[in-house]
Amino acid sequence: MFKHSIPFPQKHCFMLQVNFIRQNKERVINGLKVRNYSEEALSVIDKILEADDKRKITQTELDSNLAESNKLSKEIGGLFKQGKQAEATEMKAQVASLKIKNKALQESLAQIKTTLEENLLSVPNIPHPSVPAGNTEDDNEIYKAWEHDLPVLDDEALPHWELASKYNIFDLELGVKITGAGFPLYRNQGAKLQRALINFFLDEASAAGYEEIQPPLMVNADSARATGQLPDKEGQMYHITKDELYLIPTAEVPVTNIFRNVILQDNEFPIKLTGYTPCFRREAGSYGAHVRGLNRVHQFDKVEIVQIARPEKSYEVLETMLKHVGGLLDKLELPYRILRLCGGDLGFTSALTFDFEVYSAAQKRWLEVSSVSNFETYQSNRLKVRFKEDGKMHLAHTLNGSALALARIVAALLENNQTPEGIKIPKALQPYTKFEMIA
RNA sequence: GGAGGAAUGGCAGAGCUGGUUUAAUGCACUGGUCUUGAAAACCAGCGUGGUAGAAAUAUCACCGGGGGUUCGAAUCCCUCUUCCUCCGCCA
Repeated sequence: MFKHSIPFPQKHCFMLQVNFIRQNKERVINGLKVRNYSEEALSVIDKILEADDKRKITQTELDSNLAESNKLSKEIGGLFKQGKQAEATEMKAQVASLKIKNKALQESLAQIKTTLEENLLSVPNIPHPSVPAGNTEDDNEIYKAWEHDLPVLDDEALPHWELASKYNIFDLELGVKITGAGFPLYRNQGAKLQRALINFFLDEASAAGYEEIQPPLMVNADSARATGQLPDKEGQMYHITKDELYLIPTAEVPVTNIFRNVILQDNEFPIKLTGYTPCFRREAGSYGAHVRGLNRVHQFDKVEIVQIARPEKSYEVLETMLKHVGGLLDKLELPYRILRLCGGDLGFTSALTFDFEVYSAAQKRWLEVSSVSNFETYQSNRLKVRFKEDGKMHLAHTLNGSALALARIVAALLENNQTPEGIKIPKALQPYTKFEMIA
């Protein structure tokens, strides 16, 4: 199988980004400060610029040497044809000495590039100007609050994990037996509810013009790096070392990688894709009451929407994605709010992220069910998703969002809709579940 | 899993007895001439990235990936990956 790991990104892959850093140094540094970078950590920027300077100098010297030896080699060929053996032999010696120099130059160039790439991979995306400063989720800004009353349940109301056993709709103990903690097993009406939600979300995405994709559930390291999961989230993914593959933490990874190394034609925009996949996350270090039940699991189902857009359109696109996700929650009749993530909570690859949280009435908590982000050119620089305009190459913008993540939606639906007679299914979902009540 | 064959620019396809090839040629594409318009024909252009330069331009790297032989590699050698054919196994 795949024992190799092609060095990624490919040769010279980062140059655009270095140039960006060079031309926008202040902006980059300010951006990293929004992400709470210390002065010491900021030194990576200077390291990058220094390494790039060295790279240019070395490259120039190597190129001129190579030009020289190419020229001499051609002349040697000519001399051989004319039968001038002695002169040819003499020139060979010249080329040989150049070659020794070139070898050294090539080695140091390779080393410089490796350092440069490592440093570049460690730099996250620059936050959008609207991203608020802050360290934790408490500093996120409420972008759109829930404007109605929150549902209030009576005192006998049960959290979803107790509803699970009451109605026999999912079973965490069985998951533990079969696999381990965090792998729920859905059954009966619970399993049907899962299937109904997936189909509902996919149909809604199709109706909104997204092409449906069913991608692989494992990806290679190149793909994981291109969308930014590696090296940043190495420990969060399940890694199959024998075959050097990773279980996907989100459909974003395989779906966005469809466009790795693709040059788009103008008429291909906008690209809108959707896909349902299970998502696998190790969630190392998360234990305790707040991760009870379906609140945080290692395997959950999610329908993802992905768009690739022209740069000047990408924030418009982001808005339409927010509307799409909001529309889904409206149809499911769930109370929700939208947060604009602060610098400290913003994902490594994202420029701007909005989180959707639904209110889970029995737990009396907000649960994150969707994250909608614009990555601007951060992913496309790694992916090499480009388009040509006026004879020049430009990086496209990539965006994605959950529409939606199931486990927590299920938690909120079960809790909020519980009645003495059973759990009511929202109208929009009834054609999919083919039942109106879990009882 | 075993045996054989293959991998060249958007596509097709030459080169593969190592040296004016800066990768032929065709198709597609773009611009132009012609035409009332279109087609055809003709002319020209037509990969990605790096470096130097204000630019014109020059130069370097890339013929699946990596390494090697050589003054010189698409061409020879090693290795990995993928695809095709055949055998085996299999939902």
